[in-house]
Amino acid sequence: MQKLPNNIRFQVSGSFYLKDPESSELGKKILKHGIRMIDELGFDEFTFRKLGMEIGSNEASIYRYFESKYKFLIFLSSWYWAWMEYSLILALTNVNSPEKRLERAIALLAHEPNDNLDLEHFELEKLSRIVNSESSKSYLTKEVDEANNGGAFINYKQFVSRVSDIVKEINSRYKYPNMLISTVIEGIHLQRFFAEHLPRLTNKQKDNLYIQKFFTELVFKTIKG
Amino acid sequence: MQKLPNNIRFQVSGSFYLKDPESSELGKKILKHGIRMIDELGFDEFTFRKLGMEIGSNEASIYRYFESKYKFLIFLSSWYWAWMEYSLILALTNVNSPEKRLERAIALLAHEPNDNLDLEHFELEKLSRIVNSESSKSYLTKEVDEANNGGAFINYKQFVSRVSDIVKEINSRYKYPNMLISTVIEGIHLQRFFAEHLPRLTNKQKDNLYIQKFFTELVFKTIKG
DNA sequence: GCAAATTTAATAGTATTACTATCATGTTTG
DNA sequence: CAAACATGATAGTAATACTATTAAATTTGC
Repeated sequence: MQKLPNNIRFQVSGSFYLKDPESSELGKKILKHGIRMIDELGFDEFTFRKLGMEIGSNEASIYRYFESKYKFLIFLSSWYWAWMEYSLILALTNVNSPEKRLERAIALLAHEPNDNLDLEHFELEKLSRIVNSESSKSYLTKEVDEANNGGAFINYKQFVSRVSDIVKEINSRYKYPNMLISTVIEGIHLQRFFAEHLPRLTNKQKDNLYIQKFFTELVFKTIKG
Repeated sequence: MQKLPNNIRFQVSGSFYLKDPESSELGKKILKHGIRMIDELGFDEFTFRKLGMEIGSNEASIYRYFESKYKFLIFLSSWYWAWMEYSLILALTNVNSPEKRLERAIALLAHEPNDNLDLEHFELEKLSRIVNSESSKSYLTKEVDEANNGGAFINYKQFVSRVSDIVKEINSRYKYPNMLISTVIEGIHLQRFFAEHLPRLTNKQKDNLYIQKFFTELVFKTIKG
């Protein structure tokens, strides 16, 4: 297990909590078990009441940390994208060729993280599954605009923008870098989901890097002159 | 207004209704006003009770047509994809070159239908907005597999498969036709949504065909040798 | 043209959800 | 050691996603 340098804290956008959950034991339990339970039950079946029961606390106490379960989900995805941005920066350090950088960025997105990093209450593997399959619920509501104004998608946008910049470096005349990258990110999530549940919509290969290969090829062919 | 030949009925997969809503006045009202209300309120805020009030009927009566509001949504999306398949067949009639066929298929997907077709209780413009922004809720639940076994996605899969076949015609060695097309379909929906709510994730152009152009270019570059 | 069958409406009820409010107890801290 | 704060326990509200029951209206089959 690698340890994170413990002075690192992500700049998570907005304030989607009432009280910083990392500031107390109860808060940390909410994060850890909340992530696990959303992963197991799905977001719809997940409730603060059930979470309270599981951590030997109660509903009302959890509401002191998060105003609603939607804000909890937004908080988790923002944290995830802040983490991904950090990982991206690490993955690209000392890589000079923009092609290689773009390749690595796509690889980072396409890989499910394995939990060999000690992040305590944030279990990355589960969290990434949640963001994969549940987080579009945080923007597919009529309240997107409100959430967006509150900063819900800043970390996500920052990530997209960072990768789009690499695209521009490779081909400054390409007109749709943001669209390409947001399509790739959501496409990766969707293809993973399809692979598991609706395989006829995919072209699964033995080689389990096929999603990464598919999108890498797509991106490079698309942006080449 | 064009009239549909009135002997046409789509083969809608599965049986996501208890009683055929096209067989009665009440059923037709449920379809028409249900579509409108989901479009206006969003699926989460939409309830059978509200629908009942609006059409001067009541909750219990609606439950005789649809077991739940999720099945109602699945029914609507299946109908939509059956309709899209029909439209696709029309759009491709007498077009011989596979390149032109693929181009037209993408154009069909990228265009919001204008309601100049007399489909009575199915208002296409609203329905397409629903499928665009709400229908992933029909697969982003833990019950996907069950829904899938019940045939929920047959019409969608058929559509994907039809378009993938064109890709194969153009380049039979291309390994990921289904992935490419399912990525494009969901990508179009997402980019439309982003254009409206999170424009920084897109590259909106004055020209309002930019989504179509972006995906057309992406597809053709990707599948070319 | 009328009885039987079916469809709908009206009402009520259940379990659960997503919260809010209140109050008492325990813990931290200045 | 008191004041401030965090938690727990309990209760309550309005709404949701249904189900059950009964009665009225409409359709249909003969």
